[in-house]
Amino acid sequence: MGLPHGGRLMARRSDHSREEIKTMAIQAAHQIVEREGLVALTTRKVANAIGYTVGTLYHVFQNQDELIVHVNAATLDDLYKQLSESATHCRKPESCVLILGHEYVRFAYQHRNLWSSVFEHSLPAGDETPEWFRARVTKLFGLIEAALENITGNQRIDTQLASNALWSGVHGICVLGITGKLEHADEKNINVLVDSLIRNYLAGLSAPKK
Amino acid sequence: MGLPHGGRLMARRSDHSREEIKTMAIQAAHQIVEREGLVALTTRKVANAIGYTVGTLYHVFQNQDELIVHVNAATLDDLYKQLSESATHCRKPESCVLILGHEYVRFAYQHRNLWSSVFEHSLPAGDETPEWFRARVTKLFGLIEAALENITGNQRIDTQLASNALWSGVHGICVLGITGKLEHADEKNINVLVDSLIRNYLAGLSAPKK
DNA sequence: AACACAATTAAACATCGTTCAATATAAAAT
DNA sequence: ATTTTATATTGAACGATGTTTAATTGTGTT
Repeated sequence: MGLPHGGRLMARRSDHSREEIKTMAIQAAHQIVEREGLVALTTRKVANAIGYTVGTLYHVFQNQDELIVHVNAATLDDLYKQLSESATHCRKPESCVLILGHEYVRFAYQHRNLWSSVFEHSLPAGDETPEWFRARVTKLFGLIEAALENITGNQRIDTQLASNALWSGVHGICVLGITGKLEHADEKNINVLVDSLIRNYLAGLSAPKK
Repeated sequence: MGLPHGGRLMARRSDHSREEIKTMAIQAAHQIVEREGLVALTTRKVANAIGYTVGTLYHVFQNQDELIVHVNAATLDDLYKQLSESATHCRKPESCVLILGHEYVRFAYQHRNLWSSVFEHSLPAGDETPEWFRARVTKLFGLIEAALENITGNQRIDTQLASNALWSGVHGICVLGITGKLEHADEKNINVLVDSLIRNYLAGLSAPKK
């Protein structure tokens, strides 16, 4: 089966280290998901792309799920990079959060397959999401927290609670938008919804309580 | 050629009509998803549960996706029923929305597998979500719209926009909570987030614009 | 040069969604 | 009644999937 690649006879033992193979597999899987979506990701396709057979994949990963989690973690890294760079040129907290929101929508629509993969995939019952993955999520929420910390309300607010609520909300809009559960869900209209959510939520935070 | 049309049934085996088989299959699939999750749903399992073979399923449904969409539609019907009954004993708009939010969380946690199925599943690229399915989603958003219509702000608000934004937000909190992407995501903490989102968003809507 | 050990493969397994020729059976025609 | 017609249903097959495993192949060590 495993066709030789690049004129090589066979992949020999010391061609690549364990770590190299791991990296290659993740990158190959990343490309496949990006181009064809998570449903199109198969172990054989990944193995073929890096010039090995499935057995080698299972020698490096426990199973397909572990590979997917790594792909998704890489996507979260890309997302963090794009978001953190976007919010450097803003002054008012509201502007920062709005920029972050729009940039999040932009990423979701631009890398639809990769972004969807992060939330489509879930580990089999019993397996817990590894902490290094959740750390990435926390780091992302941290961006919002940072932007919210300078909010000038007339009372202290719990920034972690607020960033969780607000950002989950923005995420929810993207989810329903991209999966076609909302009507007229193009990027422009989605941004209108995100705007509404952020503006009013922040206004509510700053408003005097009843 | 004596082409029969009208009320004539042609059930060969006369055990069940086409429609009966359809209903039986949907109910069986519903049970499987409820108990074991969408990943555990197989055509053979469904066929076996209703005493037929897979071939018959494909004689009644175009493919597995079509069956799943029907299961999910039934779930949306259940959800609508639970939500619409819950919001009958409230006066102030905010109370109604809060009740709807909490009830939504309750349904998601109580029927985790069914609820997840609605959003995990997506049709293959090219297939569009049938309009009778989207109608169910619209109907659900209608519940929020109705509750928002009595909001007393100092300026008119676009209730459809607001209900889309707010409810997508509540949904997003549930998604991240149930899929374990948030820390300490038990039902109680999720409700705190939902509370924060709804209260502040509504406060923002009613607040005077700067 | 021979050995031991890890990496890698090829093949197999069970299961999946889906298709299709063959069969069974009810209704219509004779 | 008997034959004809049409279709509901089956059962087996197909290709693809994730995963496992016995057998090899290559490398480092003695």
